[in-house]
Amino acid sequence: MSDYRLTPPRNERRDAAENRQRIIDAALHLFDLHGVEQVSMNQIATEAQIGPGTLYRRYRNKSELCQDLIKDSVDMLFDDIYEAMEAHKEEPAGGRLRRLLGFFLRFREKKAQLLKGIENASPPTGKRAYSPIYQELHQQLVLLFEEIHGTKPGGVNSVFKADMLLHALGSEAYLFQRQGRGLSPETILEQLCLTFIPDEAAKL
Amino acid sequence: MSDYRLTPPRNERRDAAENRQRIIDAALHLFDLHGVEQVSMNQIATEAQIGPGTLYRRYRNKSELCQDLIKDSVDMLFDDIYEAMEAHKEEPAGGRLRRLLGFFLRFREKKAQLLKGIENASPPTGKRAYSPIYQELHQQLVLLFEEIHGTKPGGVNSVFKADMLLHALGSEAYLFQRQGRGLSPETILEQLCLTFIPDEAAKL
DNA sequence: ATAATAAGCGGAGACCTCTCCGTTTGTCAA
DNA sequence: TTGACAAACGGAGAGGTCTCCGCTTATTAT
Repeated sequence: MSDYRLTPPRNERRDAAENRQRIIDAALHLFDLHGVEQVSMNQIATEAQIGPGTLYRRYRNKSELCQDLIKDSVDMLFDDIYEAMEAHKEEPAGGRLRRLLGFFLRFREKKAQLLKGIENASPPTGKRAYSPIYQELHQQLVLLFEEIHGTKPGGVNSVFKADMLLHALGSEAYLFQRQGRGLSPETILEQLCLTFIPDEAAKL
Repeated sequence: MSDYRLTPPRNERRDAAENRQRIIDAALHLFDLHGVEQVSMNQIATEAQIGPGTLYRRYRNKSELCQDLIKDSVDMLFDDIYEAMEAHKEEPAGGRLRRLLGFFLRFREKKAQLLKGIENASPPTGKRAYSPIYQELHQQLVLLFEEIHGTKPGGVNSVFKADMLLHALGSEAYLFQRQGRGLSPETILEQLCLTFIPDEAAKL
């Protein structure tokens, strides 16, 4: 499961490259017009003037397509994050974690639709591996939690805690807080910190 | 959204009642045979010898059907939980929370497939209200968290924290820990407690 | 230039969820 | 008993995801 080889093979046939561009253009256009959620793979294929088979050959599902569309923004996000982590490396881990979350939540607000599109995998999704974005985020979270909690055997497992926090950052949980509970991004950030960063580590 | 009026109207027409039973029998049979995930609404309708329209008239989707199938077990679960909460009412809230989670995780292991069926709502699911089980669980969690944290304005919001924990108990998050991370139910329980119960409140 | 070949194409079709609506059928009151 | 009538039925069909497979085409070696 999950090749996630989203880098198009170096030597792409000319017609294939052209179709890839058509797909991307069509998707961006329709997403912009009707919203990611409302647009089906069929519609994209039609708009791109290719057969459904061709579309599915390149992107196994809508999730992969969304991933491709958001890739560059994700790279920029992590550039920002790494830069901020470096710039505040003297700060306690709790503070840096808060910064990281701040960056991500801002990103999540801007890219809400595509992120949701990425996470809506259709039923045959079994063990649900993380998509690259969440993988990379997970890595950083683990690092920070290890700094906060150490690696003592009896304590919280940093990987576990990172998993929990990551779930809280996913579309389903986040949008429920935003829409169902009516919380602002700032409130959510605050509550996430209170929930996942121990009191002692939250001090500036 | 979400009537969740799962109680069949008191005066049910005879043919309707009969069909309801056929549906339930068919579903139980097919679920047992092939697994919840693998069985489609169509197959259930066919097995029950009714039209698709009739099936969908009673259950708006597979999730509702699963809810109906699990209803009695859920009632028993909460009987157990309330009894245990009552029996240990002198114990600190952290301990009672641990007990509650223990009950739920045991239940979740036994009913894994139906629970997953309940949560797999198809795309047109917007604000994703909790199903009754999770609503009731949420209530209890809020109560316990309020006991643990108080209701001071600057602190963690108990509703928020209950939401986070509830997400961690959902199929997606839980099954990922079980299968993706290979954790045992016991380990998960332990980690959940370490993650969501502050150190001071975890003392016996 | 040409032939061989693998990659890419695209549509038919399997199967799904869910809706609409004309027809049938219990139920209840007269 | 018999209508009246709302409730329930069931199937056609819209629209979705995704696969399969015979045909086309770009590429690359000769």
